[in-house]
Amino acid sequence: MLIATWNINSIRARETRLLDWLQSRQPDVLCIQELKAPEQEFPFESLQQYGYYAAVFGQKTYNGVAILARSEPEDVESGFGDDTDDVQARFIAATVDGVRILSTYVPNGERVRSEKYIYKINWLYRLRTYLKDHTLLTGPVAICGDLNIAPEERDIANPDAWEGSVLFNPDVRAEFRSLLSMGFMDTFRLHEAESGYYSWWDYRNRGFERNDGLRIDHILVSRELSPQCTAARIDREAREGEKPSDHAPVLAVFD
DNA sequence: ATGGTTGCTTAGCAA
Repeated sequence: MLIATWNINSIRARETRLLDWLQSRQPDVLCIQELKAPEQEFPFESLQQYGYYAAVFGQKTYNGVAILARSEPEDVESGFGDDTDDVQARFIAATVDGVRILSTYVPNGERVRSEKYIYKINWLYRLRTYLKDHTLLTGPVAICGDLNIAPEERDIANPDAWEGSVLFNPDVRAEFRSLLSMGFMDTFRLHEAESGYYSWWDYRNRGFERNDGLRIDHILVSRELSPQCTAARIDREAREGEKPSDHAPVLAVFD
């Protein structure tokens, strides 16, 4: 089973790229983030022609998440359902082939101590609460998505420049570790210990050409799944060429 | 410290 996650930065701007990528990589599951479109504008028909079902939680202009799968997603849940009045579409869950799949778009946070940053930290707390309340600490579970956290120095080309930012600071590192302490494993680090592997490169400083990036997109899996993870990688190739997303897809293979 | 680029939406926000 091949599980992947990709912040595509607009489903409409990236539809052709997405379809081409699905055809070449043939994942069983692809979690996508930043649709930047409501569900009515989601290309269900073309995805169906490529052999994929879709569970979609859309939103006009911002955010938006989905789970694409070759088998039909079951028990779809959009949002945390935690009686906050949150309107941001950043979370969808579904069961595919017996695995509970979570497609998450963690808030960026803008800058530390900003209102958006407080929302980010609180959102991560709500995610952990969701995991506990939905008995996702046991069983096969995969937390996939743009977590907007670089876990360690080796996940950043220039860690000194990023220390203290919303993507890399003691608070968000602790948030990431608390997911690990709940039993989840970072699939990429099960197979690769070296630095130099990133999933996001800022458009603004032409970071990709210099491989000046951060590893902020992740596939975290539960204790039940992690022993079956036989490979993990980042598809840097998908960041190349004309009009790429600023993120690359992250993949994990399971027996 | 600021701004650089991209996408959505059409001047400004978000990343």
